[in-house]
Amino acid sequence: MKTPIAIVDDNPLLIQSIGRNLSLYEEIEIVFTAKNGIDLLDKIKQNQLPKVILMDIEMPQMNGIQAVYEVYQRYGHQIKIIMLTVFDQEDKIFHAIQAGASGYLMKDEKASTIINSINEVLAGGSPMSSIVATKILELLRSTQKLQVIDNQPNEVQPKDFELTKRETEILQLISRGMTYKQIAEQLFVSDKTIKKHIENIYNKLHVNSKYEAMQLARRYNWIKI
Amino acid sequence: MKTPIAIVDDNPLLIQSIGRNLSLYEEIEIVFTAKNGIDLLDKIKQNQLPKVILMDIEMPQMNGIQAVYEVYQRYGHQIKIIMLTVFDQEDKIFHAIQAGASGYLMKDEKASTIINSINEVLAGGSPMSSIVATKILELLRSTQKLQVIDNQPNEVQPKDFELTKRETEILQLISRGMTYKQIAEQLFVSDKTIKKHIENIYNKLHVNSKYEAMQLARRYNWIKI
DNA sequence: CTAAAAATACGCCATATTCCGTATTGATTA
DNA sequence: TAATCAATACGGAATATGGCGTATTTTTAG
Repeated sequence: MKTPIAIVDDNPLLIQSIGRNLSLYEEIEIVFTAKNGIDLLDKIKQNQLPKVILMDIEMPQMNGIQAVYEVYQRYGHQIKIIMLTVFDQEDKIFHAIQAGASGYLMKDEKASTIINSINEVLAGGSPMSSIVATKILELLRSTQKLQVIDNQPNEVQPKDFELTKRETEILQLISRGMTYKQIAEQLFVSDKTIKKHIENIYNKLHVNSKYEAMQLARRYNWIKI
Repeated sequence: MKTPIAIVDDNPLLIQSIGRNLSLYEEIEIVFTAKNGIDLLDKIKQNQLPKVILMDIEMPQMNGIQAVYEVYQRYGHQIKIIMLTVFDQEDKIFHAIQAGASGYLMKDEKASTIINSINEVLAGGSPMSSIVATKILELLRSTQKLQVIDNQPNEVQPKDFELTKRETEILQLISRGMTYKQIAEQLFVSDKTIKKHIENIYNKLHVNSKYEAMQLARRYNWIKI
């Protein structure tokens, strides 16, 4: 049985072009096309319910994202939506996903890719173009940036890096921005000794400057400042 | 030229198995394997720099996510990381991405898929298994973009110290632990110029080292780290 | 008690940083 | 238009830092 799909785009030429390419594939059937969100909601009622909608994001009247939201609210999991767009703007992607889109492809994608994606959303997957996937990861990465390490409370300890007590102590002082001399004075030893300790610290942490050591220590919450 | 890659997994059998499958492909070369995060950091220094690391997520000592974080902080875009795991737990995925992973595959993926994914990350893409992609979209859907509550205007601003735009910019980079050279490269100017700017910064802030400048900037919340 | 690990200390050398100059160019503004 | 500021760039000199060695003493652990 053919999978019923619909195409929504305000550009009739693009609909034609996509439709022509997809019509070569046996497993799908384009049950209708619509030129914007309002039109889409109308036609869903009048026609056979599509299982997948390919939707443009830039449309007059009711734009793609609003349309996704409406369809998602009304038909939930009965209809999967794949966004088809020429842009890969982060906020658009984000909003489309929040509105309920299941996939996000570029318009210049090959017809075979689109067909695969249709099958994928039907199987519960979330097909997306390479660029989009990368954008999404960036988005996720920028969300609550510093929580990562905090959520795994101090799993990594100085001794996991084989740091000794003295070395850990000196790392603290490094992190306060103290010079060799200052640390030496504070600990009542020679600055040559401090230098050697710091050398050993660098080797164990695999860094090669005070700054890097400092940053690593901060990352793992070994220091408070 | 073959693409150098590394495999990290605490299970030698799995490393062997993956290695054997991948060795059939001409375009890649496994330059080393490691059994945990610490081991990985060691071997990165000792061997040829891999362009892609296939990393297990469940490891003793330093787990996969922490290892990703370290590699990402140190080597940034020089090394891409693909997580390889048997689990598809949301939090693991989330943390791995936040830590800087570029791809996320199931361990039972076909060797050809892994090879494709390696090529994809090298091209700037973000390959992920179907299940993972869906999980990520769910995650993003449940994440309401948090507003920056930190809007309370800082009492003391850089311009209160008469810092110019450029100087403020350079102060940011100082605070990341960058050297004169690195800052110069980033801003496309001579390191002598940076040297002079920093001198002026010191005079205006009344400090006399990067550390002090850094600490002052942190005190006034001019930087986030 | 004895071997191993940790802490101490020195030297050499290359590079980075800091503090002092000077100087040119473009933009702003009084 | 003239004066000032911002950004650019260079050089010298003193000090700090980082990477390599070696070596002694003290502490810890088996």
